[in-house]
Amino acid sequence: MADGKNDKLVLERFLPYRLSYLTNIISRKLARLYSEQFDITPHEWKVLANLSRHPNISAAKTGEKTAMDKVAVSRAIKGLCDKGLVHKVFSSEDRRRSVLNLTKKGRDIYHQIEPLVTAYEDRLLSILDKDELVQLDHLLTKLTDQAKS
Amino acid sequence: MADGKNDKLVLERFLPYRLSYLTNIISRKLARLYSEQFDITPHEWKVLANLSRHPNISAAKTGEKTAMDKVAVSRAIKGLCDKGLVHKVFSSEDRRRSVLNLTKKGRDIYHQIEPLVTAYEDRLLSILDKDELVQLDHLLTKLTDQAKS
DNA sequence: TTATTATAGTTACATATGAAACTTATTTCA
DNA sequence: TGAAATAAGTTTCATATGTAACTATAATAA
Repeated sequence: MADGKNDKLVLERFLPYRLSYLTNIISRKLARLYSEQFDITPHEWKVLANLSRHPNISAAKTGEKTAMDKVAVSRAIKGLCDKGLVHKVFSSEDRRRSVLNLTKKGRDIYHQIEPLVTAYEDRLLSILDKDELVQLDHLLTKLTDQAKS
Repeated sequence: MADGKNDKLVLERFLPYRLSYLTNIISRKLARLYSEQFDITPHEWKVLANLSRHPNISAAKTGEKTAMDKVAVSRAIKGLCDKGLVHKVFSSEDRRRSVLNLTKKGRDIYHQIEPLVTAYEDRLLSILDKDELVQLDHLLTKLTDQAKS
């Protein structure tokens, strides 16, 4: 190959790095919205939010819904239970399976954090017009499908 | 708010989570292209690729170019030096500053991995048409700017 | 039955990561 | 000059994460 430049990766244009750069910034800022103030980790917040929408589910189902692996879910639930935000019992029909629910305190904290988090998303998306929002949704769907295959 | 559903986060539609889900899949698959075969970590690969394009630079400059923090850069360089892929000296003008370069072995390995990695990106992007590629670039740029602000 | 396999969840271990402290070298400026 | 401040890199420490092993329960099937 005569021109070496053509076979060199340009990191600034490489999709995986552009994506992970963007994702890292967003994840960090998002976590800041609740981590210090409420002493909640990102995994814990994800599980908390999911339990608000889907009460009475098991740890395994929580993992499916949140795309987290079971160890991360287990740890998040332990943290949330220790802080008194989640109540865990084991199902009487199948004593392996947990049944999870927010406590009053968990719901309270969820309702304090949720507006901060959705406001952050709104602010991010506020620079896009309607067409761009549609394009973004479409591109993320397509790329995710392709990445999974 | 009368209807509780409206104030609940829907994780599957939440941009930060969609982005991090996509990014995680891609990062894992990307790393698999070189981690086992060549015993190189993602950070090491990033530094290696950057040094191929920008020889003779310092660790600090490497950090700027790759958006990695200096600890990660330091560790990646140590790993690459230990494996004989990178050569490090300290500048004679400023003896704090390192001067980094790929070794012959480093260049060889770079040239083996680079086509695997760009082929992976090509495959990801192959489902998008020209318009969509332009949209993707545009959206990533806009969102990254907004996320940084 | 009861032996085998599968599932839910936890724990242990090894590695990765980030923040802060540290070391050495350079620059600034009183 | 020579403190004080700054910069480059490294190390330390505490925490996060993922894989694999483990425990307990349930389902399957011989």
